[in-house]
Amino acid sequence: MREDDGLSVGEVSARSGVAVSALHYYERRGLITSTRTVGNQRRYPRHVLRRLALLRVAQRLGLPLARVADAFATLPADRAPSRRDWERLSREWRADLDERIAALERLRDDVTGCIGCGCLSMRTCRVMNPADAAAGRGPGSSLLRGAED
Amino acid sequence: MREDDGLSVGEVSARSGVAVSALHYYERRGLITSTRTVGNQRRYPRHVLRRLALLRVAQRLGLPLARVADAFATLPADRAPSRRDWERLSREWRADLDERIAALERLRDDVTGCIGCGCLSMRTCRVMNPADAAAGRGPGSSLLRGAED
DNA sequence: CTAGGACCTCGACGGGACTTGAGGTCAACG
DNA sequence: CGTTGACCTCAAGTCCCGTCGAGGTCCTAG
Repeated sequence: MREDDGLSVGEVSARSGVAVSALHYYERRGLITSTRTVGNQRRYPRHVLRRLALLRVAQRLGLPLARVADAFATLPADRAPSRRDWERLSREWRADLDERIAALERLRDDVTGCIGCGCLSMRTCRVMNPADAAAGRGPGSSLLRGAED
Repeated sequence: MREDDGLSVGEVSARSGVAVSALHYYERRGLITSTRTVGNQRRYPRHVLRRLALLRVAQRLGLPLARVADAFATLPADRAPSRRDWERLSREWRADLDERIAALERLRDDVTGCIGCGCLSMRTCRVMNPADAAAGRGPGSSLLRGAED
């Protein structure tokens, strides 16, 4: 099997825990690249494992593959990402995460303030009437103006 | 149009801000119900608006419709959900949200602790090797054991 | 009587991230 | 020589949450 150097899909799959089908998919999406043997089999450079590790982190963070692809486009293609690369990406991704956490916290606070409140009148409640809709007053703002039921 | 009482889809859509197609969809999914006029048109009880308000909240919280359906199954079918109902659901949903926030915070802390760390050795790093994989040591645990590249 | 608007059903499409399956190739082993 | 086993491609399917369109019905107004 070692006709060439580089890892086969099967090896990469075993070592990374990523399914072969997913590797094919990532390659189609341009997230990883491979060369081919004379028999048309993929051979991956070892640092593909590093990329896959980054990819897994990004996914745990909830980032879409498109965003990961953007990030990967800034990495050197021919060698493993360096510590500085990882540092840069992780900072960037963490900022993203921070934002999402903050948004969820705001939402939680709204809900908390709303538990057992007079929400059933559903006019002033911030949970029922999200901030973004509170700006204008055209159709779409007080969406629930029939809801006093 | 007022052949029967109850709201038509168009009215519900206008008052709730939910597209007609979505109302049809929710009905197929069993989230809301309607009666029909002799001409086979839907008529909704007014408290459907209350349900839709709850539904919107749940969606803002990021809950899947299946979970909303479960919750709705615990609501009275024939009348509007009471304040106690709303209180119960909002508490439940908030707990869910709290959990997700906590998980994201743990993740953020891991990433923060990892920025610029020796992650490139990728063995002990908590971001690279999620907690749930740290338990066993069979295939699947130290997934990146080939990653020292 | 006819045009319009609101409604009906059913089936297909979109995007994200894959998986599954069918059908075929390549290389080594006995 | 034949049979594994790992690999290949391409198309289609899955899940979620709807949206869109075609083709048809119903009711009311002009």
